[in-house]
Amino acid sequence: MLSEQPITSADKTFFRLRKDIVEGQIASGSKLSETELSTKYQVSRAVVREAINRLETCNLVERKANIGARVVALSPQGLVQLYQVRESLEGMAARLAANNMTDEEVSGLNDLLSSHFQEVKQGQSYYQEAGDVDFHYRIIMGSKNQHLISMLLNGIYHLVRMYRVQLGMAGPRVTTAFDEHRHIVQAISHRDEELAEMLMRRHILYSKNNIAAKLEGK
Amino acid sequence: MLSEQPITSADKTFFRLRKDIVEGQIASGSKLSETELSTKYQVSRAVVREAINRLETCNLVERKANIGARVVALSPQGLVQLYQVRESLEGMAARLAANNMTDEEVSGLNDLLSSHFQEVKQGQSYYQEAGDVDFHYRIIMGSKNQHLISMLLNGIYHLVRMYRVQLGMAGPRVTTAFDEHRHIVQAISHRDEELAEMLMRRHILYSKNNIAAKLEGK
DNA sequence: CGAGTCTATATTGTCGACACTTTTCGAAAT
DNA sequence: ATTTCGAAAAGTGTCGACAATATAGACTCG
Repeated sequence: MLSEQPITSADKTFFRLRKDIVEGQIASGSKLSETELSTKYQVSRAVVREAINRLETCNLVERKANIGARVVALSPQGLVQLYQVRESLEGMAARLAANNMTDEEVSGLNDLLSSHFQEVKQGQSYYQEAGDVDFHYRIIMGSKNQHLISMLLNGIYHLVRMYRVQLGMAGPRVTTAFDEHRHIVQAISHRDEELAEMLMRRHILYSKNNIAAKLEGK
Repeated sequence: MLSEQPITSADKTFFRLRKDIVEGQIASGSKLSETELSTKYQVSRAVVREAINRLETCNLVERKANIGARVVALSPQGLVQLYQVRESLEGMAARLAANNMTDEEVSGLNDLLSSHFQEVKQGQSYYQEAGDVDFHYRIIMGSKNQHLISMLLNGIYHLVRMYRVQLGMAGPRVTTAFDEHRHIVQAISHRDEELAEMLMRRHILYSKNNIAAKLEGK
């Protein structure tokens, strides 16, 4: 679906590393040793370096010259800042999507919603994460703004996932989130830009509060 | 001021390439040959590759596996999309800056404005570009949001400069832009978030219209 | 005993060579 | 003359080795 097909060895290494970081197999804040990773993954250091460069573009690691790369540290204030920009950008995406999505894309979004409804009704809440990502993904793509798409998908989305996964956000908030999704799609169907933006911003704000509450409770 | 001090050879190559691209010495749309650049700049291909990777992060070049990198092509619709996100992000930056800048930073901003006024009064409009960049830079930094700062400074600012430079935006619109700057600073001084955001968005919208007009006339 | 310095070690930065892919160009067949 | 195939050329991807820098530890001096 996201059509991220690995071609080169650096691609594969990048995807493996990204997965390990997002899912916490490589601890946040830990150092990424080029030599260590090259022996672990059986590739040259040049490949690992390329992969780390791309991880830096994703904001998943931070590199310093002559010192090395570290996985980003997760923090409450980092979460707040991340969701501040996410709210603004995805709100904008919803507004643009209300304008720029084709009728076919809108009806496809409605179909997606229906299938989610079936799954939720049958209690398959474990599908929620992938479905949620897909929902947001389609609206982001629907904005048809290349810079916005790049910033969200390359720049912050994997970091958002990292927060969600590592704070154990698997499954809750299914039903209310579903209703929020439904209203957003309605607004887009009616080509109501302002409402679509407002509902999306609110949706993401709720999501942030939900995560922040978990983060407090820890 | 921007404290971009080159450390490694890759840094220097990156800065040189970025300058050449932004200022048009390397034509937009042209191919970047690794071997060619490595002989031209007297560095190894690994260094050039690293530099090109960073240029890709800046959205100044596009890379494809096994094919190579090309300088981005400038287009009217690209400009529109770029300024759409810029308006949203810098509007947000102004809003956050109204909240998060210290009193010292605000007074520093006022000082900057005064010195611009002196220069404008003396007809030194050629300083406008650097001054404009500095003005926006301070407000972006004043947001204190690391993701927002990174997206604007690493993600789109050099591309904005590329459009401006290559379309010959050196100097016009000085006096009106100065007034717009002044009003934005007033709003920030009064800690009026909403007004600051609105004025900044409008300021950038005007700027876009100005550039688009030049682009039409060509 | 602590602070500072110097050496040894480990890690990152850079390089040139080789492997693989893409493109180019010419020859052959229709 | 046009199309197709294949070999040569050019370019990117990957590798291991060396150079430069940072870190850790021992040693000296106060």
